[in-house]
Formats: sequence, C-alpha cells, structure tokens
Amino acid sequence: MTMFLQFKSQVSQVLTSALEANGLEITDLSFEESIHADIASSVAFRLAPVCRKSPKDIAEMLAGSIELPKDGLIDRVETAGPYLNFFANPTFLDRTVSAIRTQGPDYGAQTGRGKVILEHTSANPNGPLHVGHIRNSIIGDTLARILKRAGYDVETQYYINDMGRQIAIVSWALEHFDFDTEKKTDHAIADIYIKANKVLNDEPDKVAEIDELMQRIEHGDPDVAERFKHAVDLSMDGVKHTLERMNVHHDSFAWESTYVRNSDVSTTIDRIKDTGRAVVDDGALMVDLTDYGFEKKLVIQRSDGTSLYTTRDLAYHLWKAGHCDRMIDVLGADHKLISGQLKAVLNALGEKEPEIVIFEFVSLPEGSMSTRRGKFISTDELLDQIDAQALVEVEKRRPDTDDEFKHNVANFVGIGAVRYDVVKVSPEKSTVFDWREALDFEKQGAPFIQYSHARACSIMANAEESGIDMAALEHDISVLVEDQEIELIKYLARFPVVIESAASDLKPHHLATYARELADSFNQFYRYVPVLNAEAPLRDSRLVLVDCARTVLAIVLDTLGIYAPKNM
RNA sequence: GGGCGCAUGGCCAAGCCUGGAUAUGGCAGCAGCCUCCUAAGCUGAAGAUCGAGGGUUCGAAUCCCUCUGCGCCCGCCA
Repeated sequence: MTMFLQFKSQVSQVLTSALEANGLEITDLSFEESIHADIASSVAFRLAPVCRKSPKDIAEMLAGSIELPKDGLIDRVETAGPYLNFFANPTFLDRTVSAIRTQGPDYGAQTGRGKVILEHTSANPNGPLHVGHIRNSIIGDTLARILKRAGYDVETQYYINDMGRQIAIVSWALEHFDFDTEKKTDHAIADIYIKANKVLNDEPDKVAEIDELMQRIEHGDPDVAERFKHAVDLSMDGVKHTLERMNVHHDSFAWESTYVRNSDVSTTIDRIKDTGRAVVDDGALMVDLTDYGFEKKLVIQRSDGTSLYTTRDLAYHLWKAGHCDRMIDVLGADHKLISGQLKAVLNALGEKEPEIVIFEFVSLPEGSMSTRRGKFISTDELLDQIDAQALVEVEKRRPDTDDEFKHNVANFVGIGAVRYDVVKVSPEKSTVFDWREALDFEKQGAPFIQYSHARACSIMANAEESGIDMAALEHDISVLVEDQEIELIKYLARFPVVIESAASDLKPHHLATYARELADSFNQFYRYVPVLNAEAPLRDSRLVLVDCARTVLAIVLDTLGIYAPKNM
C-alpha cells in the first residue's frame, strides 16, 4: 500500500476509535483534501444533529480523545472550528523518500491487473490526422501509459476502417485524378478525396460507381480489395508518421475488412438473429433495442445485403471481448449514441461491454472541421508551426548553444507543449482551435514541467562534477525542515494515489494537473532552498530530495508521453 | 421535437461524480527579484453576482427542477 493510503488508513483508525470512545458511530468519516491539512475531516457537521452540540464542540471533543499510535505516520491533529486537521509526521516523509530512492523508475507502478485492449484514434484513412483527431490520440496514448503504470497489460489498437464508403471514394478518386507524389501521401489522398466528393455531389449519376465498388468489396472481389488496400496504405503511411512524431504508439492495427473476410460479421448477424431482436424493415436488417432505451432500431445490414460500419464494429468488439479483461474505446462525441447501441447489443448477446471514453469536439473559429469539405488544420501543419515557434523561443533563451541543441530542444518542447495542452483539458469540454493560443508557450504548460526536471538534473550534474557520488548519499529527514522541502515530499507521496485515480476514473487530465503542481512545488523549493551551497550533511539530504523530485518528474513526464530533458 | 455534453475574473482552464474552511491556477495587464544550483523561474497587488431563476440542506460552483446559450447526435454514412 502506498504511503499516503497508509496514512489515511491510520487517520481513519484513530478517528473511529475516538468516535467509539464517545459512544458515537458513523460510516462516513467525511475526509477531504484541504489546504489546511494533509487530511481533513468535517465529520463534526454530520454528528451535530445526533449529539445536539455545535460542530465546533464536537470537533474539540473528538480531538481530545484521539490517541496517536507511537510508531504511526500521524504527527498531530488540530481543530479549526468544526474541522479536524490531521498532519503527517517525519516518518511518513522519511518512508516516502526511501520508497522513491529504492523503487526509482518503478515508483508508483503496480503489476498484474489484467489485460486491457485500448482502442484510440482509429481515424478514417481518407486523409491526414487533423487537430481534432489528436485529442483522441493524446487522450488514448496517455491513458494507455497511465493504465500500464497502474499495473495493466495494455495493448493499444488502431481500428482501420478500410472498407467504408469513403475508402471506395478514395479508391475511385485514385483512378480519376492525379495523385500528387510530391506531397506527404495522406495529404495527397485528402486532396483527391475532396475533389471526388465535389464531383459526386455535382454529378449524382457517378454515385452508382461507388455503390458498385461497395458491392464488390463486400463480396470479396480481389481486384477491388487490392485497390482499397493501396488507398488505405497511402493514407495510413502518413498517419503513422504523424503519430510517431507525437510520440503516440499503437501496438497493433486491426483491419475492418478482416471481420468480413473471416466471416465474423455473418456470425455476428446470426447471433443477433438468435436473440429474436432482429427485424426486417424495407429489406434492411435491424435490431430492436427499445428495452435499452433506444427509440430507433439499429440497422445492421443494408437492403442490398452489405454490412455497415456498426456491424463490422460489433464483430470487432466480439473479437476483442474474447482477448482481454477490459476493453476501452476513446471516441469522439459524435459516437455517443452509436457506442451506446453497440454496448446494448453486446449486452444482449451476453458479452463484455467496452468502457467508452468520450471527448467533445475541437472546432475551428469558423465552424466544425471536415476532411470531406477540406475544412481542417492538419496535425502535421500544427506540429511544423509549433516546431518553428519553439525554435524561436530557444533562440531567445539559449542563444549561446549550437544548432543541434536548439533543434533538439525545440522538438521536445514543441511536442510536449502540444500533448500537454490537449491532455490538460477534461475531455467533456468542447474546444475551439486557436493558432495564437496553440503557439503560446505559456507558463505552466509542458515546458514548465520539463524545465523543472532539467533544473533538478542540473543540480545533480553539478554535484557529481564536484565529486559527490549521488548513489552513495544518505539522507536524514530530520534536517529537512523548510516548508518547501516538506511540501515537496508530500507532493511526491501523492503520486501513486494520482496514478490510481486517473486509471480508475479513466481521467488522464488529473495527471496533467498533478504534473503542474509538482513542478510548481519543485520550483519553489529550488528558489528558496539552496542545495549545493548548504553545509555537507544538510546538502546531502537535500540532494537526495532533488534526486527524488527528478525521479518522479521523469516518471510523470514519461507517463504523459512527454520527453524529460536533462538540459534545455 | 427528443437525447447527451458544456457554461467558472477581460481570455483559457481546474474543482462538480463523493456538498463543508477566504472558489484554485495560467494568459494578458500592473509592481518587483539574477555578485546565489538554468529567469521557459520566483514574489506581490489587482481582477469572479461560479449562465439565469427556483428548490433541497445547518451549509450549494458541486445535488434536484425550469429556462437561456453553445457543441454533438437522432435506421440502410462512418
């Protein structure tokens, strides 16, 4: 158990005993986080009606009968009006520092919690990733990293929609328009996809050609399959490159067409028919989900016999259900309804359901983005602009360094800034993309956290240069008495709790918030507490603390998918 | 017409699930700090009827209801 939870459990025990001593019993101890204490309890409010006394009197009465165990982690309890404020003792601080030193990069890591298949990004291969897609990628990738640290065996998957209507259009477009071989392939695909949509819109008779392609792919025409694959590859090559640039990783790629070819789709349809929920309407096959609260039926087969995205997605989820303990899908807000229907069908089939993480849309100041209409800002363009702007910032701050250093720093600062800006916002908030804001390397974004890490590294490098062996240092917690030192250790102690809650709530932005607070705490320590100029015994303990802060900052940054620099 | 989500200083966010102490940060603007481990840092002052109205409660940014505004969605697209 983590240090903080041990502390909390001890507080819980002493408080319960104090309640018993006064003949009181209550299940909710009303713990809360507070700036006034390490753990606070407002239980006195709750007891007021029972005791017929003021909350303030009850708090004092309870505080008076609290007995602290000698070898525990609690330093003292204080009352502040109706509140009971508990504080951690030096043992707590000492064990936190020791745990970080011993565990190093494994601090806050658990193991053996089962297999998770986490699907994210899964953008259609009809063009490059745009700035809306990266919200999916960054939330998904960060979540995967958090779950790994929380002890899950995570496999991230990108589901490639390689047989949808838009791929038929791309494939058709490749035969009718010139493909710009000078451009990055995903961008060139978008160009002809936009053109094709315009033509299909102006000349509706050509739509029949798309319908024919759809028929042929459904029936396994090898020539059409080859053409589709070529189109998808061109798009995916570019997409993969963009993801790599952002340090977003997928362990595997699942191809939609697989589930048609291996007959999983027809098996799925049969299984749904067996539930007795399938009805035929105008020649199309639909599922009745009214008992799940869905008014309209879900179409799973067109009247021409071809399957739909939903059907293939169901087959895909059935496959996933058989290969993991938990499925997690990161999806855009437009998938809310369909993912609910998907869960309902899986439930009706008696199968595991995915946990859905929904994020709201990113729009442009002039309106929503659309690949089809060519209204989007590509992620590549954003990354290029960010990189250029980051270089300007490095030039300004480190003019004395060489070009390689500057470009290197600009790169990790830029990527970090993008990832942090996206992940720090809670997913249910819709956002508007703004160039001025995107290129503003505001304080307390990723560079702020990276900088804190670099500062910690710098202190350690200087120490080692002067002949100090970091690994051999001993620490004495009793000499670390400054507020900034104690605050910093308390923040370090919270890390495992933050990972656990981010993992269980599937909320990566909690980690982003923590990262900023930790960096903040370290920067205050850095400003007020001299390390290398301190007297030897004190200096050694402070160096150990710097090492711990560096370790945790590095873990946090890594879990956010952001590079932790030694120098910047 | 129905469903889901969002609304917090001039701007952008956290907090809301699980009600509790002067609502937490950043940006912009104001006033300061490098003879001291990297100033991408630190400090201070200023700035908020937490969309509106009602309700529950000893107590509401947080829970419930109504309304307004914005985004997304509502059977053979994905």
